[in-house]
Amino acid sequence: MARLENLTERGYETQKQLGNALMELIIEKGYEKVSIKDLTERAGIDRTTFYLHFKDKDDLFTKSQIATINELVELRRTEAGPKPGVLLVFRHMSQNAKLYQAIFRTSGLVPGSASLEQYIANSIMPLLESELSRFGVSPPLHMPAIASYISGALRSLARWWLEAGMPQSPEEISELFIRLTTKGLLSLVETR
Amino acid sequence: MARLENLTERGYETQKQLGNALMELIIEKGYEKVSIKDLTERAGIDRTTFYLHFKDKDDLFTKSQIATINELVELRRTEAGPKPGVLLVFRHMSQNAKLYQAIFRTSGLVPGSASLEQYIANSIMPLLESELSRFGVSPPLHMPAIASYISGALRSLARWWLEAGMPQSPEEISELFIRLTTKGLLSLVETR
DNA sequence: CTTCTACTTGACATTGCGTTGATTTCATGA
DNA sequence: TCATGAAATCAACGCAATGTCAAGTAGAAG
Repeated sequence: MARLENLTERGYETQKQLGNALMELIIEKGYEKVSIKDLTERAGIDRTTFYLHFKDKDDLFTKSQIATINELVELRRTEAGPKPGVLLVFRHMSQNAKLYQAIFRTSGLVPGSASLEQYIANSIMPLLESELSRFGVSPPLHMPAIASYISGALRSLARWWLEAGMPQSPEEISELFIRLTTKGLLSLVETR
Repeated sequence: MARLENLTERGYETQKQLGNALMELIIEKGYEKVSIKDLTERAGIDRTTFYLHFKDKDDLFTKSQIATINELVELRRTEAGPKPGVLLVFRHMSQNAKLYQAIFRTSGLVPGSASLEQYIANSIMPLLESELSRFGVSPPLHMPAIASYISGALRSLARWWLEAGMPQSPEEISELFIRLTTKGLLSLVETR
């Protein structure tokens, strides 16, 4: 988890431990079954200390997601170039597998939080438009429908990939994704 | 909600009311924020009565999902034919919008429950194989990855469609889905 | 009218939540 | 090295939701 605020090293450490504990427990028993008590016991930290840092469970989870998004945004800003954006996303996922798994398992669960899901969906629309303009075409109708389709597909493919233990490289899986998205299923069967 | 057990008309009625109340409240405030008290007050039923019918909130939700799946399975069994399976799914969603919305918002939230998500994902694999064999091709590599991709796309598109108030007909939206899935994005821009 | 099922009422122990005030640990820089 | 302030602990509190139970009531079917 990326740094959330300006804190001493000690304070930062406990926040990190709480974040890690939450992700582990989400994977083990599901978001809503995780109590603050579970969380702080796992992290080896007093329950009251939790409330010094976070308002509640949602708060911790939301902030963890935001920290992750910021990391990803930064990555895409600095490593911009000919590489497709999707590849960077899969790379980042492979490096933060536990966290992304926890996020995927909870889906749009935490209400009103700026979720990673949301971020991906929002990122796809302009990205889609710019890609399409390279083909000299204006965006098709049903744009939001298509953006939903694609972001859902990405989320689900990524989730499968992580939970299966990443049997393909980030390059291979993003290549598969791009292919399915642009040319569809038929492109796969034709080439065999 | 379809009938769950053999009950008198009266008993069935309260189960239906509890199911409806849960779906409404999920949409309003999110699954985990719904208390049994909320639920029974909304349904106009005493809190203890809830426990006569269901073990807990997860139990009610799971049984509602199973009932829905059974309905859908039955629909596909009886209305089999030249119609694509996806169209039947979208039709059923349009007729049970509130319930499907509630399900989509909770995603894989309720652990260990036979979820609709799971059902869709599982249904897609054999369906995919049979469709592909009509083209005379054997299933491609990465089959589970592709099944994840497609079921995630379907889920996300359907969710968007329901929450946007179903601006397209079931026919149109399933046509869009099939097109994106088989031929990809490029097929859309080429034809304009 | 009786009988069975479904529902209500009121009460209870238990658990987790979120907060408070007093105290202790710990790093650090004067 | 020791004083200072930030971070963590400890004990205790009221509150709300959970799940359960025993006793009593309403309603439908024979």
